[in-house]
Amino acid sequence: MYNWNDLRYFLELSRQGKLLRAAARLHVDHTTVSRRITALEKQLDVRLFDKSPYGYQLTDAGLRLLPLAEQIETRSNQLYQDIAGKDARLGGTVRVATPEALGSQVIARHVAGFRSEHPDIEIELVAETRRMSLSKREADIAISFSRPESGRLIAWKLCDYRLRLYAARDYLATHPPIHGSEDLAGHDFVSYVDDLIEMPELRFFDNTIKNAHVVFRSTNVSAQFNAILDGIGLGLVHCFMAQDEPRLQVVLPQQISVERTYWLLVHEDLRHVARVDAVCKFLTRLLGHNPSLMMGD
Amino acid sequence: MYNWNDLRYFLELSRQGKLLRAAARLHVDHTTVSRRITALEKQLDVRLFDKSPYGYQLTDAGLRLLPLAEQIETRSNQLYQDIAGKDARLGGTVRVATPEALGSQVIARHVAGFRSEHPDIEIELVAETRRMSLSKREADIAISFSRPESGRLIAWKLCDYRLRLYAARDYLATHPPIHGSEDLAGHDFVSYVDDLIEMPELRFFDNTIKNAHVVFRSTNVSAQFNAILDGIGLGLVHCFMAQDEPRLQVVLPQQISVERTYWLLVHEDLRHVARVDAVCKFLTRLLGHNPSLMMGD
DNA sequence: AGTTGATTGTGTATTTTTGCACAATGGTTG
DNA sequence: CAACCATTGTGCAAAAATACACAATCAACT
Repeated sequence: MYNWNDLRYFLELSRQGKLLRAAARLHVDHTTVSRRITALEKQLDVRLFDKSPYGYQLTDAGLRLLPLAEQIETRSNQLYQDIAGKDARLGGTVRVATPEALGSQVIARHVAGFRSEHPDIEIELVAETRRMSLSKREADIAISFSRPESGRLIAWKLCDYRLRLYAARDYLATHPPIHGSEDLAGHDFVSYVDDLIEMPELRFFDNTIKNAHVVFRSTNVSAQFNAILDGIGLGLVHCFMAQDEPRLQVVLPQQISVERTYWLLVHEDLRHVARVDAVCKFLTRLLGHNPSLMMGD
Repeated sequence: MYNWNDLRYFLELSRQGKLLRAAARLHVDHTTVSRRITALEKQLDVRLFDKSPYGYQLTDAGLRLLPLAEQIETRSNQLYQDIAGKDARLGGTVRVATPEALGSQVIARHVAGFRSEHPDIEIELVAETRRMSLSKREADIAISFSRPESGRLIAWKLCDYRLRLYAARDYLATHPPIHGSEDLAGHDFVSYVDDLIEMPELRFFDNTIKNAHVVFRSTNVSAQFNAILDGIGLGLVHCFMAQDEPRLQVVLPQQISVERTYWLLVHEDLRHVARVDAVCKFLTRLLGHNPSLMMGD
């Protein structure tokens, strides 16, 4: 009979793809991971991984094993919480991965309120362009532009939000007036760095404003925002960032509007961990009850 | 974090109640079981067993842990079957526990037909008075007088069956005639050994025939049957044993009739093991499609 | 093409786990 | 009540699993 504990090495290696990464997360030596996997394969009498130069890749048998091992993991986590009364992730921290603008401009401004309610919970906010993986356990909670592909994730809609075209009042005062979309051709724009965008959802600029004359690009939303404030040109900006800034003015609100949706994603194993649940509720309340902030007035 | 494999020691010890028994089934030393349980308790930070002189008894925490660990075990067994293509119980044997009469007189006479269909499956028939425990894995399949109390068992009704009062023609010819229940008082009877009957379901003799004059008792149904055949007296006998025996004759068929039901019980983990499934189907077919045999003509 | 950095694999020392022999306990039976 | 049986617990040697140091490999970049 095989060793049940070896399934943990299997799960971690299937997620990390590399012996060293898996070993680091399991706090063991990489040779141990290698040997446990070998032992498991021998006991089950199947090859679970293809060892290519790119790392360990699940075989067909490994793919069949994965959901079964995950179910065992889910039960085990539940068991550990219920019996030992301990939460699976150590410490009192909850890692939340969000799109950069939302995290840095909205959530970061409300964590103080949350902390006063839950002084024992520490929030790690990962507000980056690169997508965090919940199934690889890089984050506990994620806010995403779309529902999850698959996996053992629970997801619900947080809110709709809107981007509009904004410019500094100074810029508008010193440039030709804009009465319709056709007037945009002669203006300067701020946008993303195309190459660096991992998420196709962010590429709406090109779809919204054709053949724009872009004079400044950045991966960083705050940098774009400050550049627009500085009067370098027009830019598509989240309403929740721009509408309370008196130095900015909306341009062509009737014609130009990008509406999107934020989704909250949480791993099903963590759904009922009190700490994670508290953060989920906080985020749902914060973003779900503020349509004027998210959609603009 | 605790060691998943320790759950196996926990499960086996909870079933066997004794370190030595659990160790024997796990093919390890009893000290290993003891140490693994201690380690598990330390990691989960709860006591799982009370160590009384009578053995290891589950605590409240242990009782809470049990169903969770069992779910993990179920998944693990499924995993082992699906991935390794191996059945949980080694070899090609299926152990069937049945009431003595049914096993020795009916099933034993039809195993040859089953074997010709499934030459690779070996049936171990445990036809004894003492009840086998499926949850302790003493048998793979059981036929019982009642639905299971609880546990991870799947059960369905196999058939109704009947017992009638029989006597040897020789006996009836040499003793006073029996025209009604009141005539039974002067006759001799064959019955069970009261003290040794574990199963209250078998105690129907006393309920059916009051104040019978019992002259021979045995725990063994065949012994009873042969004693009746030998003309020692009257006895309650399963119709499936007696009705094809020309030397026996039914007594008071209108007045005396005990009807009961056989249930098939199988552990849910084994339900979908091909080998076990084949035996379940065989038993269901054999006993379900023979009402004339089981109930008498 | 050479260098760097990350990865996997191999041999060996160390640590941990396990099995065995034996002691201790506690209930049962003649 | 003593002898017996089954059980649990303890110390120590054997076995197994693990970490460590180092070699080999391969992709990426200068």
